[in-house]
Amino acid sequence: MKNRLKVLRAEYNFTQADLANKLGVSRQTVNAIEKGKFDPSLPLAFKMSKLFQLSIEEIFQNEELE
Amino acid sequence: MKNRLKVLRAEYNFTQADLANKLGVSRQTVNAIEKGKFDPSLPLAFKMSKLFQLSIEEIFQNEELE
DNA sequence: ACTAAAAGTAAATAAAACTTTACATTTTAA
DNA sequence: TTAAAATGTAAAGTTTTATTTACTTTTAGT
Repeated sequence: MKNRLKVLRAEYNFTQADLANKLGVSRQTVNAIEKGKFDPSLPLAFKMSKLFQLSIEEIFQNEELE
Repeated sequence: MKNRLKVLRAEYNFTQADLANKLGVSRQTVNAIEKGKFDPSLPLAFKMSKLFQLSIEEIFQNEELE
């Protein structure tokens, strides 16, 4: 699963720690998701979606399904 | 997290077992998600999205975030 | 009403997401 | 150029998602 978190953080001038705070998760969780180590839970994806005002599909792309 | 899986299954005339097969998960997993026992992983949500040709937001609603 | 298919549920287990602590490396700015 | 901030990473532990097996209840068709 690919994601645009790094770019979105840059646009909003958020550090990983900033984003983690706003999402209510740890900095390491944000880092791991950003680096593709694992995928966020659906609720966390929804939080990101709301924060950046983008659809989940605009933030995450599942390359497995074409 | 609410979802429209039961209705979508009805529209497509899928049993829980049918849907489970198409998604590559167990029937009990489909049942549990449908009954709101837990949320699907993000990759599983994407599979559902593709199968029903609906956005994740059209299938799942996070009532926690208004 | 009977039967079979579908749906609901539960317990035990496995796998994945996430936390915490901690330290190393890279980037930025004074 | 060096100090601080930001990022990367790792291990151990917790929580949540998903599986398997198995049994009960509900629904639909005859």
